[in-house]
Amino acid sequence: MKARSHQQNDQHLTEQLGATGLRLTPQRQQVYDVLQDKCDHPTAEEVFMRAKKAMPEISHATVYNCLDALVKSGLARQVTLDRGATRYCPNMIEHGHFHCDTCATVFDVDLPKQAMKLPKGFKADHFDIAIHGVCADCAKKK
Amino acid sequence: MKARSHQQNDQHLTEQLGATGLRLTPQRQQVYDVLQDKCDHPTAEEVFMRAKKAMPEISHATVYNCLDALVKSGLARQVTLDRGATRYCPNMIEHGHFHCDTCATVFDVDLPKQAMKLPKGFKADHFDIAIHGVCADCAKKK
DNA sequence: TCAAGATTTAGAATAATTCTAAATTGGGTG
DNA sequence: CACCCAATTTAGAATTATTCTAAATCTTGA
Repeated sequence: MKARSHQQNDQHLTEQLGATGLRLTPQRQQVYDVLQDKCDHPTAEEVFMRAKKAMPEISHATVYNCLDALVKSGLARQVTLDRGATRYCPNMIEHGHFHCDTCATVFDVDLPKQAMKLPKGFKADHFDIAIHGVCADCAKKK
Repeated sequence: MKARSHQQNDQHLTEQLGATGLRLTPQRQQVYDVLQDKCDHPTAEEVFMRAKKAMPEISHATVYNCLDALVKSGLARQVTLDRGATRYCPNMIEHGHFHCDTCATVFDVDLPKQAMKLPKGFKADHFDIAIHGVCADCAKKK
């Protein structure tokens, strides 16, 4: 993944949040940095724990609030794979998620280019594809 | 949807559960009936409340257990659309879910026939497509 | 500088799900 | 048929995930 410089990042964040009527705050920046830092689809709880290392006073509710702000502004995506905690992903390029049932890793995969055929009048805003199966490494080990 | 007679249903349930090493119990039957009865993608809590009408002694944990048994046996699908409760769907024909952000209704929609292109070695077991947007009725009302 | 509104905080509250241990049920076997 | 074993159910406690609340803090524009 091409790294964006911090300054560019700031500007990008400010713009995207601004367009949604939200401000760029140190906490939102921090939460975004956590997502960028390791794109392993962490849960809100995991984001909280990682953010706390750099910003020990950050609270639980703030992390949820920041994640929601990022999602609303199109800076992150919410990924729900199962019963259980929601995960987050800063990769905004159209893609799906492959969940390995053996090692529980989540991989980003290409979407089919072909658009979904919707009933007349329905308007899609965005869609999520979650694929469950076994990843190459786990398949090999069997 | 074509209704299956009760007796056929029983046999179908017994077979499917049996193949997974599970038994058909009155509770599992009841939970399955609830799903068949109204295919509106209820949450586990909603299934619990509906099942209780016919079977007042049924417990919370049993409903979760039954739903898991049905999902494992390929008799129902788990649908996760958002943060919040998981929903269930007895329609096992390949399809995706459209979630109207305005009225919160969940519609079944056709999947693209084209298969997902996965990285080499990955094996898909099943996949879920969740589309978020506005349904025809809600779009009209705006 | 001040007021208004946005944001954050800690912690309580709620919602969703899982766990536990005891009771019950359903087959298969002698 | 009586018994045993394993699967299942039950009630309720426990845990996990998320949201809410009210007070404190920060930011921005007048």
